[in-house]
Amino acid sequence: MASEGVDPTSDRPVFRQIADLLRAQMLDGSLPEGARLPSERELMETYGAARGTVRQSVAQLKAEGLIQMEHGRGAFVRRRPPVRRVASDRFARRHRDEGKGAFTVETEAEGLSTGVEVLKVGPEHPPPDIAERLSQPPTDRVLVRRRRYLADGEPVEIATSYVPWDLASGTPMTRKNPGPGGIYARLEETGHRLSRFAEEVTARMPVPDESRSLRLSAGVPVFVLVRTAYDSEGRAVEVCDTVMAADRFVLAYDLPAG
Amino acid sequence: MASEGVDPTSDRPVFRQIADLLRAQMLDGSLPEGARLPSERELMETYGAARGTVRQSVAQLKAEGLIQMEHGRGAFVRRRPPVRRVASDRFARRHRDEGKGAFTVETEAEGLSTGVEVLKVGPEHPPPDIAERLSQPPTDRVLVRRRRYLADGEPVEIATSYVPWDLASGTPMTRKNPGPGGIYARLEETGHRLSRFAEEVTARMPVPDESRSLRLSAGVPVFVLVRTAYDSEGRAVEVCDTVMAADRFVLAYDLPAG
DNA sequence: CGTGACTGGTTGTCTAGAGAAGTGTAGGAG
DNA sequence: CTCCTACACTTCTCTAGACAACCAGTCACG
Repeated sequence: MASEGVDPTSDRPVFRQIADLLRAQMLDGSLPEGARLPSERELMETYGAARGTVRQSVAQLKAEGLIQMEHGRGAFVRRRPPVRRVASDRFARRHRDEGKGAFTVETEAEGLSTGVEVLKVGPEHPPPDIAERLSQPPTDRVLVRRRRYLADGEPVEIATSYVPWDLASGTPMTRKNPGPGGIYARLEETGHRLSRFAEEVTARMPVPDESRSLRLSAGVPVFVLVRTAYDSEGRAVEVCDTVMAADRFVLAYDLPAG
Repeated sequence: MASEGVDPTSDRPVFRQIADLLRAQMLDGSLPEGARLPSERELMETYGAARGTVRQSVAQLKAEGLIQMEHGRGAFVRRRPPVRRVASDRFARRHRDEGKGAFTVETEAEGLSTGVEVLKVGPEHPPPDIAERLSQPPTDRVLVRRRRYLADGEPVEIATSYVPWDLASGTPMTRKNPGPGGIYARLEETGHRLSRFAEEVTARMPVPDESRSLRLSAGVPVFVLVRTAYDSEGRAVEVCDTVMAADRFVLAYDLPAG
């Protein structure tokens, strides 16, 4: 009577069966976005399982990013946050000419308030992979600019820029606020006209550090974008490493068919 | 004596402290890639915790994608599979002219054997988001081509193509093997010269179905690429939805600075 | 020599229970 | 009325133990 739809003798473990049933309810709409799941006590009674078992079920759904748990309140079907579309033309020169950085352009296009926290600005020795992208030995220093961007007060990405020290030293890039148009505008002013960007996209689960800093809920991966900027002479003049909450972004690219 | 580095009175839960210690050992090299973690019994003795607690610790690391568990053998630091680089020029016409599809081009460039399983080819009603991208009502049918690609015998991506039925019907596209150069070559033969592709990238945790089909280990997210192909008259002639194991790919894009 | 049974070690599943900690509400004190 | 306490409810953490399933190596028997 109690075990409604679960078969303890089945090959499939009970906790998976319960998770399957709950997942199905989310898909068919009987558990819509934002709805509270039955409490652990209720699940125990419904399916005739011990508390540890039903907890394993909801932990499974949590790891899949389907639900969010709130201590003392319950487990809720996760709401999809509004997705921010990141277009591949976000570094177009026309935006810089208006005195705006790429992030500000994207965010304001959606009518959101923007914020930037500068976490660190200063010389450092670059990680080996960055040094390689800049075609310089890792013993040469770079200017590191690490910052966290906010949209509507919520942290959405953490970006770290690396600029060869010989290009950065003595310029406004070494200041907290590099001035209108960001460091790309400063690089162009010093004669390095930007010609193209190479962007590499990967995705993985966040380390606890990133999870905290981006206020990620469980089961949400991060995008890692590593973008290298080249000037018109083919020299790599900047590498930017960006970690973004993957549930908040769609990356859009335009590819020629040529 | 037993509890080596864990403080039961601390604010931070014991299982997190144990996970932190193990994670640190992976970073500092004392637990290199492929190494076996201490068994649950050993962890219980080392840290003076119950089995449920140490299991929670390793479950945490599993969800972060750091370890892999093997029933009856132990838990192992996950090896990073070789990453396959996916360049943005993979749809260049010169490849099609050589009679090769995009996947074959990428894969053979790395000296791997390729394989394709065609899971389904036939007319269907498209999902609403696909219909919108094709600028057609969802009541109009499309040709659906669903297939799974293998590299070196391992499944690496699942791709589903949608082509408006009026473009596909009566052509080799409706056959299992659409011929040299794939369906893009067939589309161009029927007068739809491809001009550009719009690619949208998202990332999320896999549903159990995808997890099985791509043989994903726990804690590995998937990329979802939705690519729309436009002909020279600006009509969307195909949408391709690709799900890829995120630990096996780097997506590379080239952006002009103009 | 080979094969199959045994055995010790591993993770997987499930149970039962305890106390802690966060949340929200109802009701009483002021 | 406002504030504050008590209570019921939730999830979180941890414990102790049982049996199942799986793996690899050992050893005896045919």
